[in-house]
Amino acid sequence: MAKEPWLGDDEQKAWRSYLLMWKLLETHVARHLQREYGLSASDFEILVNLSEAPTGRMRAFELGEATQWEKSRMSHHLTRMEKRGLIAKVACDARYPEIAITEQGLEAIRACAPAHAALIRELVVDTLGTDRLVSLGDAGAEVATAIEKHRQTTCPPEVRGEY
Amino acid sequence: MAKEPWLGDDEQKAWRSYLLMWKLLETHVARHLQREYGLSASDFEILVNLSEAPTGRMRAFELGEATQWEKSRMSHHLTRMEKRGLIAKVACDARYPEIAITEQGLEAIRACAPAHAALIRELVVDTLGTDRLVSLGDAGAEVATAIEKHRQTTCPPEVRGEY
DNA sequence: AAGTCTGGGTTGATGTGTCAACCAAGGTCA
DNA sequence: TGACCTTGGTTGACACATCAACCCAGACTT
Repeated sequence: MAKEPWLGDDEQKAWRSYLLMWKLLETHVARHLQREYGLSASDFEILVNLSEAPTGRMRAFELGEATQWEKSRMSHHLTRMEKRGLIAKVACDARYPEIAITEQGLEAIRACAPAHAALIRELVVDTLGTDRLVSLGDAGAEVATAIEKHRQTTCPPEVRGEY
Repeated sequence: MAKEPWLGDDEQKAWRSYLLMWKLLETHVARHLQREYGLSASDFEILVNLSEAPTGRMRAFELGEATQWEKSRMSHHLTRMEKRGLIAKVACDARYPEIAITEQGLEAIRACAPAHAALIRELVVDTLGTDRLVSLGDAGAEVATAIEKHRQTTCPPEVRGEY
């Protein structure tokens, strides 16, 4: 089967090696979190944001900005998390509910955060060293900008979901 | 709400910027593929592998090695793809079926591959430049090794799924 | 030849993500 | 006041992923 020269050989190789690494990392970390602490990566993301909020509360909307999830995903996931007692929806604004982390939710992140950070540290930070990690972060920012630009030029109508 | 010093400040910032970028990239590319060509990222991955195989056929098992999916995910997804006519399961070995790409499947990747590659090129390759992309690939390989090692030391019993 | 391993593959239940359609409180303007 | 936008949020249907249990052809044992 013919293989088109989509990218240069080195580029292609680098890109694929990178893709593979990321997939490994994602599933490895997610499994760790799930097996040891019963939290999905999504749960973790929400809990981190809430626990870092000064009041421990945020509007679903703010969470959406922070995580870049679409609103329906957010809604579904928050419903599930509420059912599990990790968060609560409190009606204060007489309009839109605020999302509050519960005692149980707090315990959950407190329990897993150190191990999670240690894992990232071991697998990524220590492997790359701070310097390379920082340039990785810079590269990330540049690519993110490129994506943002591309999104605006190629999706002119507001079809872009609201991420 | 207290914030533990999980990672150094620069490290944390770099890591998060990186995470954000990746999320943007993943969803942006997936949406592009889906909207314009009706293929999910998973479909694409399978089709790429099959189309690059000399015979256009692979065992599900080989696909599993290439993609690092678990076998059940593979099975489910192949069933769905077969239903859509992108691939076919052919029983040749009188034991385990081979997965063959169909004419329709071939057309599908041929149709989307150039645009997909161009998108990656624009967003990543051109943004970073070949040099940085290559070092990204190297970094990826190192991290992948670290993950592999970690998996073996921390999951001694064969609970590791078979990825 | 019967008994049991082993490992590739399937299945079903359940959790998660996406799309599109809908709902409702507030704002805008007649 | 009433017809209309927005806009944050929900819902339902469906695609996808994960886990655990199962199936079964061949290899290994005796």
